[in-house]
Amino acid sequence: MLSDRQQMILNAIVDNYIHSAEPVGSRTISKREDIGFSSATIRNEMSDLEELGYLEQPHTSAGRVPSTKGYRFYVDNLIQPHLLEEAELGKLKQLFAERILHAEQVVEYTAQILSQLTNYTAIVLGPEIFEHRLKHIQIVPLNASQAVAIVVTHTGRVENKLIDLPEGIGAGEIERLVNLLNGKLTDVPLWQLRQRLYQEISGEMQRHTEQYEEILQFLNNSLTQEEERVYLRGATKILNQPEFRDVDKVKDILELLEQHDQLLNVIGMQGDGLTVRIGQENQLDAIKQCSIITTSYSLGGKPVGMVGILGPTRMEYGKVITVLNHLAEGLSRMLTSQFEK
Amino acid sequence: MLSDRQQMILNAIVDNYIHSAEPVGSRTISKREDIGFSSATIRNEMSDLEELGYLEQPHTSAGRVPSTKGYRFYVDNLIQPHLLEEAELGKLKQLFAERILHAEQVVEYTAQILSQLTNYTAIVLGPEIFEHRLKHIQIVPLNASQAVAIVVTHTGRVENKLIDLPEGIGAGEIERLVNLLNGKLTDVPLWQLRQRLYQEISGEMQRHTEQYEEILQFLNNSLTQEEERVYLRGATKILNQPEFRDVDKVKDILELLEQHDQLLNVIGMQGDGLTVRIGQENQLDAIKQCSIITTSYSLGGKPVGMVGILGPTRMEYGKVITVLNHLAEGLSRMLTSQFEK
DNA sequence: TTTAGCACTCAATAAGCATGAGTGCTAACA
DNA sequence: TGTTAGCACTCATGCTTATTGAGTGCTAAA
Repeated sequence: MLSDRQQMILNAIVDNYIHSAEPVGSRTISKREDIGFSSATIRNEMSDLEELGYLEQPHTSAGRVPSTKGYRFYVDNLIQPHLLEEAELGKLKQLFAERILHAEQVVEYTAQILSQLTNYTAIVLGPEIFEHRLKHIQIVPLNASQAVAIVVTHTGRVENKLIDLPEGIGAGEIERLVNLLNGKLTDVPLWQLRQRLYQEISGEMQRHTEQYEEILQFLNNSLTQEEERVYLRGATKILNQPEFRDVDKVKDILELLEQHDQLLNVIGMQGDGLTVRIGQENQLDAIKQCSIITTSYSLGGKPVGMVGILGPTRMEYGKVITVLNHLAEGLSRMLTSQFEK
Repeated sequence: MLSDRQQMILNAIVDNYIHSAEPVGSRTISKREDIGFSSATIRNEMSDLEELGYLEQPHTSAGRVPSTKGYRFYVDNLIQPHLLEEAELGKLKQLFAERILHAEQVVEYTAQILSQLTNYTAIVLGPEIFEHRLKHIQIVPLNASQAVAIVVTHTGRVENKLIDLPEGIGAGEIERLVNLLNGKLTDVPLWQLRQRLYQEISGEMQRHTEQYEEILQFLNNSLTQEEERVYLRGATKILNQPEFRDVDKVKDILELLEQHDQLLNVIGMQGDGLTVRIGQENQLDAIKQCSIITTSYSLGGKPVGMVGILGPTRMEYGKVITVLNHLAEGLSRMLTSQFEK
């Protein structure tokens, strides 16, 4: 629907605006090497593009700024593949060269690198591994009344909780219970656990039901409720953006980012592949001036987490998308090789 | 050295400025009920106080603002005991009524409450419990080449790390090693661990030295190197302060707060009791416009961690000090009752 | 010693004006 | 018919100037 020339001009405007943060005028565009038209011609085209909703004018005598629709067209049709520099590629390689790290830790570093490479805020989620299987249960008494219950999954995740011991329970009894649980529940996949717990073990536990209720509940919780872990890095990068030099504009954003439980809503597990949400397209009011780009990473082909970038609508979409793809791919490869062998 | 009247006036000025954030003039002070002098008299006194370095004037025709020295005098001599409201006390009580929480978790909630009650940024450190004793070691193999090593201390702290297994090692061998370690090292206090590790066990390990080196190193690390945990809450509260409505002013502060490893320098384990560092007294440039109030909490009389508040120099010192004292006391009581029985 | 009175200072606000980047439109040109 | 030169017009920005008012310092009288 847009002529080639219109696309070319739109592309030039978005490009320019992304780097200058200033409304761009017709003369600026006509001076570009790849454009062979006078400013007057550009003006006409710009006028048309504005009428079509791809551009906006802050005020009559200012240049044009891309609208949400304009960015959307740019992202969907005009974006050109971005090549990373040597140094950038190096950092990525280095990250995935690390062995001997929990999946969680790799993900944490990923957030760090992501923010460093893009200069935007990185939000990384996961990994939420659905096929968690129980590997080991341990209860370590600390004193007469307290103990730590520990659960290890086959992915190497460790959860622990302080629990109150029933009065007068002996080390032997605890050991018996632990052995029982380990014997019956090892390698049981998560989704069967609740069922198994009550089915197979309730008999043996008839005597103690009341006492061990809490332990069982923890077991159930720590394996059932996937505690999603969100890593946030570079939240303050937004302060470098000229359009956010006003405290009131950033306050809502930073407050949102500060609430970790809200972050899930921000990068929300939407599509599995690459998703770009631009400005007004975002649900949350606080970030209607921002764009969010996310993609998922996977384990054995199954998406288990997300990496995302939050920046101004005037974002370097091309670069961010490239970096995200690299990272998601690297993460997936790493996770898969770690757990699927 | 300051006359009673001077102190009274200084007190009134600081009080007023803390609540208004505007330079305070002589008339404002003379109108206060507790002051029975005309504005002219106040002016003379203010002039003297400025000469003595307790007050500053943003410009000739503005009111006065307390200097760092002025705040210092206020904090050291003039501050009046602050009474907390019912609702505030309730929140504190509720926090410490929780049982069945790791020390770490209580500390985390403490940061939350602290920030909520004061409307400033809360930084909480610790608890760094020096008398860590080893309670249990566990190695859970995940597959042929990887395992999770878990260490539980007598305080209920759980550390874990993914480790590579030497090729061809069997479950039996691992179990033997774990039993050996548990047998020899349980209840060994931290500070003896390194020594014992090499002294008592090196013999048994002669055969495997190379293979188990990594495991031992982790053991050593996770118990020796006290990983200090810092909890930060309400970092964005600073954005509510009128003197920080400028992005450039807050940027350095927020960036500092974002680096968790820097936070130690911010609230740094200085004195054990209540410490107030006002404006220029701070080492870090980024927070020379801020004040930091910290106090320590203890376990059995021995300081093990810190609670702190970061806010503008124009801070409600009285209230913050009261809240901090309450929290430190509550934390200490809780920790002590939890571990010293 | 205190205070009323007054001249003085200076940030903040508003108003007026020039500047210039940018537009839209029209008419001429290829 | 598409392109462009030219020109009038708009409007944010920045500068200058005047006005206001909160606040001071100083002096002289109580």
